[in-house]
Amino acid sequence: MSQTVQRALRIIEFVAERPRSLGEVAGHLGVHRSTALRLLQTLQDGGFARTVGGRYTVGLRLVALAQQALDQLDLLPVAHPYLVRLGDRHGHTVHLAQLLDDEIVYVAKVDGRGALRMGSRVGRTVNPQTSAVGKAILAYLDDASRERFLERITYRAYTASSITSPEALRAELARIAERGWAEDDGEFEDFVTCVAAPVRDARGQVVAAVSITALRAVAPVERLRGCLPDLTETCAAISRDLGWPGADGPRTGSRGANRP
Amino acid sequence: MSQTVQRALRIIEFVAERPRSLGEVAGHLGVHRSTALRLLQTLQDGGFARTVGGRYTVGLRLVALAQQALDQLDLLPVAHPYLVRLGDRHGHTVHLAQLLDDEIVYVAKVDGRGALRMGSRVGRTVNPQTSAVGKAILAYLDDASRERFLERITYRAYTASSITSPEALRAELARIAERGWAEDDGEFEDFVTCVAAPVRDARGQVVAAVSITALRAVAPVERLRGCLPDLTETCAAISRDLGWPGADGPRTGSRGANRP
DNA sequence: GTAGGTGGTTGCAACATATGCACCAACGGA
DNA sequence: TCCGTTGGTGCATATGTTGCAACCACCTAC
Repeated sequence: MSQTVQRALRIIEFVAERPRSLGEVAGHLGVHRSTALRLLQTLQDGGFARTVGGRYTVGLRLVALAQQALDQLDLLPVAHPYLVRLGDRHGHTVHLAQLLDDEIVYVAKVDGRGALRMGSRVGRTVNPQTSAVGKAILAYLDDASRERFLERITYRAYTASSITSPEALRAELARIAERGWAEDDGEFEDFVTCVAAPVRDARGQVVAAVSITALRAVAPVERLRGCLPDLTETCAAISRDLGWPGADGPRTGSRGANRP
Repeated sequence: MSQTVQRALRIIEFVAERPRSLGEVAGHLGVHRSTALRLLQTLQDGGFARTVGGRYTVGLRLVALAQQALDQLDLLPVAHPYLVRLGDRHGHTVHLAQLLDDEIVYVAKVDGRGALRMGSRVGRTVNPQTSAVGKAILAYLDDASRERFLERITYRAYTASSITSPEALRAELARIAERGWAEDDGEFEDFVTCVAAPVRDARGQVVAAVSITALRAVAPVERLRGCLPDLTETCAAISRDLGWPGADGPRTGSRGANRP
């Protein structure tokens, strides 16, 4: 493990919060200003940091590399046109989350027509306790994988609607698997509602989920449920593009077929 | 300058191209496998690298930090709702490029309805010789700044439509400043057409540009010119949101007012 | 106009860390 | 079963990183 590289990465994290002075960076790392300066100079040289008005912030090369990394995900080019059209038809924010390694991560977001932008961010992990996409993926995991996720959940009562015990979440995941879609009815932020459906790969494994999200004031969850036929059909189409034979094809998934 | 940090950043660049084995990374850097491994372990620990099928690729923490960095640009939250609506009205890909430091960089992209995705990438620099957004910004720079850009241009003939001399580019920039909009009529890739207009800050300085891009087969440049009233009005609205008093307000820009 | 404080920066010697070596484990092909 | 390749680790040491002292620029107060 390299201490010097760790320091450099901590600098990137620190300046990503907001632009920082050299002294702030040195203080944050607990090193001499000259040490911080040399690390920052190296990050600048590589495009990972830049200065704006005498303060250090994240460099644009990092941004370009992030886009390059996202472009490498096989799912994204397949799914993206569907997301854009789905968002266009409904006017709400659309998310794609993917199961990567042992995490569920937002990998795409298509903003809705409203001026307000959702706080979700590409690259960030999903909250599997509350988010519709998280639950839509968990519902179809094999038992061992799902239990690993359930173990890591805090079951915090973010809002009055939050699911606050493993038993209750297991029951909800069983319902989701049965009906083929998930929802977040203000479980994390009580003014946000969301519905989601799973995306399958060629082997029928659920590897991602797509959601439609809105402010409750704009679209209560009952109204978002009206999008479900379109949403589940869109997810089926993405799945077919990934090689999935369809709900009546060879069964490899552990749970019931995807039907609204 | 830190050699160790430089190596770590080179690793990130290298694995962003495509997933790489430990041996490939060691070979690329010219170091022992154990050195490469420790650097990779540190990057993984920080979320900047991860392994997929025994190969190293970019980590998702980098992706999240990149989004965080983009979210910090003052312009983006202001402009983004306009871009989404503009794209929605015209159905074509919309880009926002911003003048940052001494570069013009794509900072947002809203995909059009077609299945094909443009090769442009958020975080990458703009080609100021050929791109409509690049020319839309250059046209309004002060003479010294503009000449610095012009000096760095290669004037390569990418297509038959490319501008291939500084004189010809200066003349085109003067026309752009006169009429208030720019276009790319297949100057970089002959099957892509584009129109762009500038965005001003509170002092009337041009700091960004918005473009509408399409495949020539879908929308020849004559058809895209039909979007110009809407595009220039959108850019004026973004500019007013940034504090610009408007074309009839106090004049601080070096060239004529923005009107189609 | 000058002094003092602050922040950015550099040269250099000390030393703490990064490094390569030797070795091990796992895997796949012959 | 054997051999080659690749991923990975412990450790001694070579070297690159580090903090110190000093410098410079800028800003503010007197």
